[in-house]
Amino acid sequence: MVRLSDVAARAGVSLGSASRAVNGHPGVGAELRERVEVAARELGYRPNPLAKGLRMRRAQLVSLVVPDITNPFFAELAKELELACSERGYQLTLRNSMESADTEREAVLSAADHNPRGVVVVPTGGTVELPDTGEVPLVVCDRSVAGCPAPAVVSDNRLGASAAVAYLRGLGHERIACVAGPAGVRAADERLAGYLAVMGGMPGGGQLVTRGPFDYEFGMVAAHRLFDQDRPPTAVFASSDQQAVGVLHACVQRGLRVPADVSICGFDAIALSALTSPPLTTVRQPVRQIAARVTGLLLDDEAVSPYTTVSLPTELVVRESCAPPP
Amino acid sequence: MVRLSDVAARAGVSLGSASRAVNGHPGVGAELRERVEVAARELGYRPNPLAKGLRMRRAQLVSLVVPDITNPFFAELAKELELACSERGYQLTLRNSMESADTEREAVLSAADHNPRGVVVVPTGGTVELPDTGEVPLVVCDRSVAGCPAPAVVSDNRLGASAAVAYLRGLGHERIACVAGPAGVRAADERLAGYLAVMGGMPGGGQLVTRGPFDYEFGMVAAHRLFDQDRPPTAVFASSDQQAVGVLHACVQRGLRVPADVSICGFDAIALSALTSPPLTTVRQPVRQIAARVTGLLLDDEAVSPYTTVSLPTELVVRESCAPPP
DNA sequence: GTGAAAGCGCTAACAA
DNA sequence: TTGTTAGCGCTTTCAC
Repeated sequence: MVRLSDVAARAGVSLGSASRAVNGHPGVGAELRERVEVAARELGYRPNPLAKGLRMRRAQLVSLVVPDITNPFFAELAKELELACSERGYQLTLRNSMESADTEREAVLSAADHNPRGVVVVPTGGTVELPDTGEVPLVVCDRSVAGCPAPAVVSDNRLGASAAVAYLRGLGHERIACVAGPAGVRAADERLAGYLAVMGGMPGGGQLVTRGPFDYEFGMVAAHRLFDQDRPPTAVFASSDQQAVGVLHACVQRGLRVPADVSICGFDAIALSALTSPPLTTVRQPVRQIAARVTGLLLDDEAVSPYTTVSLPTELVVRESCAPPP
Repeated sequence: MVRLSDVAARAGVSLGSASRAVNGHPGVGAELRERVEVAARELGYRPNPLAKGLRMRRAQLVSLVVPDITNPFFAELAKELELACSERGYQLTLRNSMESADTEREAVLSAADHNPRGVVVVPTGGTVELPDTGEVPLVVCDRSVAGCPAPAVVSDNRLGASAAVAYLRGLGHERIACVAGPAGVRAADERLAGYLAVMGGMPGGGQLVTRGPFDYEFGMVAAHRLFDQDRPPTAVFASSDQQAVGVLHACVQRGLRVPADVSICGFDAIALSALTSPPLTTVRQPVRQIAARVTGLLLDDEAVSPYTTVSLPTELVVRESCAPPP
């Protein structure tokens, strides 16, 4: 292993000058800088991030805490975030909270111990408060937490949901059901609000709205419940693609054709949504922009006042799962 | 921030003793240990991993480099690995090589700069050699690399494939096609070998074997090619679940019923495989065991000689996508 | 513009 | 068993 002092010795300069040179500090003689750069290259010098981090009280790290990396949407987020970080020379650390607020707390805290440049957390449903990380900045992502001072970067869930439901109405649907996410999860509440805004309140006396987990299972259960009613819906807006896939399967089980008998719309635009038959109409979350915004906040020191929520626009992805009502 | 010296001062002992006490070293007086523990608790002491890592020349980190975390199988692997690491107080860092051997190289090297306890890499298809990481141990995972000294932990791909194909034969199928993975990727070669072993060589004069990427697209393309033949197969064994889903969709497009007309079997047992209609029969990779083995190698210093490949047993998951031939 | 020296928080060798 | 001390590799004052 070659240390900066080796580089300095070879270039015939002091350690301090070598440090200033390799880090591109201003006020370094051109000739000295050149000599140091050559020496560093010849020796194959690689800076030691641990030493640097210790000295600067800040590591070349960004930490991500998600409920479950196995969830395709979080995987997508992790990928974009990792990309944005490594472009700038930062490593991403990953932790799963497994939807447990306690695990999340512990994860955030131990991530902060490493003095990362920031910790990004996608809160669990049960998160009421994020721990104090002292000097380490916290950014909440995807789902915001009420009363949390950390800035949040999220999709415009409300508008996205409205756009989807408006599209369904434009197709001629009137009985549009909503398979909503769990109460308490901000993103779920907002998507439901977007749905309600377009429907003008609870349609069918609230019979058309069900709430539960964002997963496949619940989508299936909810769909069966919905279709068992006297006046079943002709379209279903689901708050996640996973739920939408569940709804789709429930339809297959009941012999309902999609989109001839029932239209289905999801949310997230995960890869899977294009691979179902028929492919799902869905609302794309601007994952790359979210990642860009987060790294902007953390690595470029973009100023944001506490309690700020940055809301990014979604995009309706129209595919074959929707058609006019029968 | 409270340093170990603060704890030492409060406990009225020297810094060295405090260090030994909090780290549970032998040869520390019970009373002293107690005093230090109390002081640490009262002060809310949290060790600084950066300082520790610098001094010990080894950080509390494990690095993972995968082709793409968005691939459900790698997400699963990352999750299990992260779980196993955090249980022992290690952080997991994540990097995507995007199936580029160059990016992978750079990723492994910069991961190694942080002096992690080890770097785990799932090689890209184009990887011919892994970079030298000096003191930092390397473990290859899921796909092994020929001629690479780093120990590998993989599934028994060959046996898994054989079991699946044997199951298909047991059902009565004779024309069983194979949608294989890309040549050069060890796991793909092995699964193909497993298929060939049961089929007793190339069936149909090799007309029933196609090779290509592990993805959905190729599964679809390959299936169409297969079914366009004079004597189409009655069953398809795909080397990945993503390919199998593609095959399934091709069948839907052609009006072939699964499993009445065609049986399909995948590989990996990703969550999606249970969510298709019909659900896919597939071969489960022992992801948790793989993760356990890897952490064993890295964190528990389990001895392995170079060029060793640890092969773990798979499990056939029988679901509705297979039935006797028409 | 450059060099010398201190010190980030910790562990481990050595002394007592 | 405990204390003292050096030093991990780096950045950053402070002199010059």
